[in-house]
Amino acid sequence: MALKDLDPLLHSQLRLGVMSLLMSVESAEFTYLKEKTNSTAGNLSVQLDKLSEAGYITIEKTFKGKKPLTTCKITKHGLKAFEDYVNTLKQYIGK
Amino acid sequence: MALKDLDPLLHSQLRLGVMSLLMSVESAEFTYLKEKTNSTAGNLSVQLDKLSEAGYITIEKTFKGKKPLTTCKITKHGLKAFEDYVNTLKQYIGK
DNA sequence: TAAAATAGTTTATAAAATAAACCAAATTGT
DNA sequence: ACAATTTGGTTTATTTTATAAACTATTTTA
Repeated sequence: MALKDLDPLLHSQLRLGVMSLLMSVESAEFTYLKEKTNSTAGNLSVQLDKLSEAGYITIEKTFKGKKPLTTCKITKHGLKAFEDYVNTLKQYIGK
Repeated sequence: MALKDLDPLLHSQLRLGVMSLLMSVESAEFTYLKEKTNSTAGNLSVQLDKLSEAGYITIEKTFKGKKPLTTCKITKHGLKAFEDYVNTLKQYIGK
């Protein structure tokens, strides 16, 4: 039996990191995700859009005073995808 | 504390698959790896070279009769890298 | 003996990640 | 007061990576 494919949307360090962080919080701000993932704003922006387009997260853009505030949450679909990814990954890393 | 970086050489479905397979056998033939990873010969050839250049595996090219026979083994260094990768990954996937 | 299969390698292309350049508003320094 | 820097991003360009396509050499099969 051959190895199963890993969801390519999740098999990316930055996107996986974002999803991982969103798993354990109600919601997270752009700046928080940027710090925790050690990413550049540009890269993070692009990857968040991809996760959003896949329906794995929702992105809400508001303002804190007059500064933009971007808030992200994982969706039910995203949660399922994350869990499936982790299960598939176990085939690769054992246990 | 930010998320740690994942070894980019291992964070690739095909290369991770190869390493995973090599973890559990003494050695493996090109054709076996090709089947188990569901990859094309071209892609596999390229990725094996990368693993070899990093010192994660050794590649021995001999002949079975007059057909080429490529045999791969994981190295000590590769084993260590794999284990480190798995440990880092736990930061991402929990547990 | 021509056609197809095996076991690959090399090279070209597509897709992805990353970085660089940019924008608008707010804050800091002089 | 006003230039310079910082904050919070987006958009676009570049680099890197993965994948696919084309090719080579030998061998087997029809």
